[in-house]
Amino acid sequence: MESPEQRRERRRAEKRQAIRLAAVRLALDEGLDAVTVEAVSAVADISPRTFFNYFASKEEALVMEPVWRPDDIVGLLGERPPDEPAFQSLKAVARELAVRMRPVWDTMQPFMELNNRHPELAARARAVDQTQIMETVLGAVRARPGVTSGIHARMLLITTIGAVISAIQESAATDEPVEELLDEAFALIERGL
Amino acid sequence: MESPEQRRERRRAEKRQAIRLAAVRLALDEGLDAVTVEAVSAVADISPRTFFNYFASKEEALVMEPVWRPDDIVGLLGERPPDEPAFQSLKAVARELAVRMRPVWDTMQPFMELNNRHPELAARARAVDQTQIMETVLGAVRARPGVTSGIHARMLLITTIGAVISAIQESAATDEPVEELLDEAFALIERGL
DNA sequence: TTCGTTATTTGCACACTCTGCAAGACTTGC
DNA sequence: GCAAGTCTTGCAGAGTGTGCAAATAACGAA
Repeated sequence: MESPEQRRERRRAEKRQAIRLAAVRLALDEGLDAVTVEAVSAVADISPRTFFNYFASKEEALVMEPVWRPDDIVGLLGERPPDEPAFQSLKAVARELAVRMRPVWDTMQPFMELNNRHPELAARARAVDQTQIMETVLGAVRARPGVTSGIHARMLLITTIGAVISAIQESAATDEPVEELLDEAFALIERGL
Repeated sequence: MESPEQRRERRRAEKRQAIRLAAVRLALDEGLDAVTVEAVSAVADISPRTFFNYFASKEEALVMEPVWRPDDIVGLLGERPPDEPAFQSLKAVARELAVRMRPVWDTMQPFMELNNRHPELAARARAVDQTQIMETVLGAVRARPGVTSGIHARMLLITTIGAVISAIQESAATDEPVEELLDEAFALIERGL
């Protein structure tokens, strides 16, 4: 069974997604300039005020819900064997993230398309995620065995994030499967690029 | 001698910098909430309308002028020997960027401080740069010898950018010199992290 | 079904960002 | 000191985002 809170939360998430889709469809059909809160609200059949009950900003509705949160990464990292070298752990975590992405890959399609047409959009959204990940996960990486310095931790993390992002983008550009590209990316790192 | 256009341009840059400093000082002294265009304009002794003749957005005044542009990087890359392996070229370019940063390092101080207090700020600004660099430079990297695939080019570039950013941030956190940290970062990459 | 509780939606007022336009002030070179 | 261009400014207007309180809708219990 579903508890009352769960149901409310699910409905909320559904509505959020519905508004998102309305916003993205509008952007793809009529151009980014046509995307005003008023217009999106009209399509989604809600009042403009309600829009802001679901999104803190207009842009937030134009990028996909992040598939993973900084806490997820810290969690996954914590589940790795304590004596595993940092690089191996991060590789495993990255692969797990890619796996989690698989079921939602299809729904990402319109967002990818929008992303291609307006690179500046997703840039901002991803950027915040990126710094948040940095801030949150850096400490956890530092604590891993084999991490010799601050710059080492930073490079490990930024390279891992880079691998994931590169794999996603390259996959969007060439239709190769993400997971293969991710493996390829890590292989390249291991042999010093 | 200075040509008329050069002088106008220099003055414009100076005024831009003056407004920037007013904005950052305000942010550091009174908090980010106190930074409205009106307030900044008052401190900088210009009209609010004039503010927008110098900056396209409020945030633009709160982050430092980018030290390098995508075109610079493409240019530097083009100056490398044609048969040099891609990784070596990028390393050299990164080092050159670090050198160029040296003279302005001091002026970056207040921005760094603001950056520490409000990570979300610089995130957005840097993000746009980052994607722009990606978009612009990726083709040039692909054309380098030894670049075997799209994902290879992407990883080379993102890792280089990552090295530069990591070095800057670590330097801000520990006061170690940027250039040494940058060398260390590249050394780490070369031995597969 | 009806009622009372609780969550959600909405309207309204307001502060703020940013743009186009046209008028005014200021610089320059001659 | 004038003519040409440049820079600054005010103003009007569209759009984003927030707090508050009233109206609506949803839900469980009697």
